[in-house]
Amino acid sequence: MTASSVSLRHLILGLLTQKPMSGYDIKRFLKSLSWLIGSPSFGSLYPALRSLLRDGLVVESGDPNQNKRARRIYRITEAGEGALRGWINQPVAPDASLKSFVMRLVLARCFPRAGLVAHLQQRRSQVTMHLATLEQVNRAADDKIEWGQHLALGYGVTLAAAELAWLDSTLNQLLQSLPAEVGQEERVFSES
Amino acid sequence: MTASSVSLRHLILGLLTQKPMSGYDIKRFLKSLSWLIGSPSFGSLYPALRSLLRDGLVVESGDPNQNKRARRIYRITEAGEGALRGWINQPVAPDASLKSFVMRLVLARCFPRAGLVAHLQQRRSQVTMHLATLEQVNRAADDKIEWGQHLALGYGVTLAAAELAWLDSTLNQLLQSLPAEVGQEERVFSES
DNA sequence: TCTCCCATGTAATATGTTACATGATTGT
DNA sequence: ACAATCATGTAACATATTACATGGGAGA
Repeated sequence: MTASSVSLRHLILGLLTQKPMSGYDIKRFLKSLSWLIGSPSFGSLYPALRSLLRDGLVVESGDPNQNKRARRIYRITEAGEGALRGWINQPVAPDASLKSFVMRLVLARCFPRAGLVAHLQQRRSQVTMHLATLEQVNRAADDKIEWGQHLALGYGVTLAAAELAWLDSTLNQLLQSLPAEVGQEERVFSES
Repeated sequence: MTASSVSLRHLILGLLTQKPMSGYDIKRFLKSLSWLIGSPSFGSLYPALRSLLRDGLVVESGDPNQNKRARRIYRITEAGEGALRGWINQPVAPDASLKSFVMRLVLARCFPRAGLVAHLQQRRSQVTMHLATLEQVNRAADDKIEWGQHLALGYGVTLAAAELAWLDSTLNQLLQSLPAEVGQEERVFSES
């Protein structure tokens, strides 16, 4: 329904930077986050893996199998890491949805530490704005708006507040560990 | 990416139960919720309205205009209300995403009061389960899992906790007003 | 053996985005 | 006059879901 902005392909690449996985593994992990972002169907997952393979962004790794129907383990290639890095460096839309934020979060390890901080800070300012909008819409109409709407808006306000709290706490932690190691642990994913 | 389970068409129908609106109006309202559920592009919104019109679920209302490019105000028809009612009564998937929950929330006024309570209670039990899953995944791997994952999972846990709190509070309010008026205010959308 | 879960895949179909085009209205 | 915003629409393209099909391995 909305511009994911992060495609399934990118998400897969990000997950594969952790360890080689099969399509089924990926599906299983994503299912644990389905509450937040939903999980793709096999009908989109497997074709996505195939296209990554075709483009050389992943390779089929080892798995000395003989059977036709066996686990296919995929591993990200250097080209894949490059593509991922390129995607990470491009800016996020100002009205990015919670879903696309979570997707980027999953790929957090691919960010240079400082980039992650910037990303969270940007998110913080966006959520602040959205929160203001929600409260304004909620007030502006007041009686005129149905209570169904009030419910949804109140729900949004609650979640936004919780997210802000989480962002602040996480940013604090991150900023504590950052200054000490600038120029040393700086890049997690820059070269190598 | 995931089975919305609630289509744009249903969402539109729900919004139109509040008051007749134009496509642009709908877009504007949805934009205020874009943080949670994203907002559809015009390229999907207008065709959806056309298809609803074609199926007789909405009609173009009044608006004595002469221009070709002018506001088109849509109003839901009885057939549309029927379709919406039919959709509301069908069960939600056990792994429904936050997005699809919010969508149903927006349509809350279309639910009979008791149905809404049931819906929220069901959601409560689902979120409880998801929360357990998240915490379990988070612990199960612990070291093995990258901190990027930890971030996403921690974020999920935070939001889930906030949602649970909201659900409890909302359910309390709803249950206070319900018992008194059972069989009287019972249906908001059942007949008439 | 039978069933359940693992595991992959494809084709038909639905739905969505992107990029474009048109034109009215309002404020400066 | 001009820019910005309101307002609708379409065609090409990308992506997703659904429903199906295949087959291996584990345990009752």
